[in-house]
Amino acid sequence: MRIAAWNVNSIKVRLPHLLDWLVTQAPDAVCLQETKTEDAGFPEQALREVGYHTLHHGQKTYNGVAIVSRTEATDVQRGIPGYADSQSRVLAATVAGVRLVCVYVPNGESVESDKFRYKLEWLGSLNAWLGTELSRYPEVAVLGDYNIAPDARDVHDPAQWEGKVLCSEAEREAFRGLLALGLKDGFRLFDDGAGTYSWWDYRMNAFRRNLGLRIDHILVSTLLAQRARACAIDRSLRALERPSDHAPVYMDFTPR
DNA sequence: ATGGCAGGAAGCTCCTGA
Repeated sequence: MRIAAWNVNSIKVRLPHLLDWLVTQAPDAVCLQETKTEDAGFPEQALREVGYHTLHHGQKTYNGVAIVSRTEATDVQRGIPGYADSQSRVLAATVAGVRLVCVYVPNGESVESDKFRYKLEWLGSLNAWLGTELSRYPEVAVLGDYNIAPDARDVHDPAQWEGKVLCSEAEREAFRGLLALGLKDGFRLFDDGAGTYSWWDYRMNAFRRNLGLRIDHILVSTLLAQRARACAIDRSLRALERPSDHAPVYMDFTPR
């Protein structure tokens, strides 16, 4: 089984890349972030034609999350229960016995901003809800754009980024709070090195110079971690024409 | 201190992203 998370930065623009990737990589499920469209504009038909079911929780212009899966998803949840949020950032569903929680964590803008306070409050609500999800489902994967680089290994220039949004201590503490629920950082199950990133700024030739951050993650419950076989980031999509600024992170599991 | 790149919506520019 293969699952993946990818911030597409507009599903309309990135649809050709997504379709190619689905055909060549044949993942069982992909969680998308920043679809930037209302549900009516989501390319459900094109995805069906390559063999995938879709779930979408979208909105106009900003945010928007989707789950694209080989088999039909069940027990669908849009948003964090009990947390009133006008922004479409969470979509959860069960696919092939695994509880998938697709997340698009707020960016935060800067540590002094109201958006940063919203980010931390949002992460607190996510943490509380994931506690109940983990008690309900043995195999859980929380995957998406976390907008947090967990530690210095995940940052091309830790000194330059120190204390800044995406790298601040408050955000990293919130990330460790998710791990404290019993979730494991899938990538770190297989690689403890520095310099592997999932996002590169469009500007300053950042991708070619590998000036990136690892901010897209797949967190897995203890039981699901026992089946984990690999976790990697597919940089090839970032090198295409008109790329998303994020690359997909994917994870493979042995069958039950 | 600022812009640099990209997408969307709208409009000949601005907001947001990370």
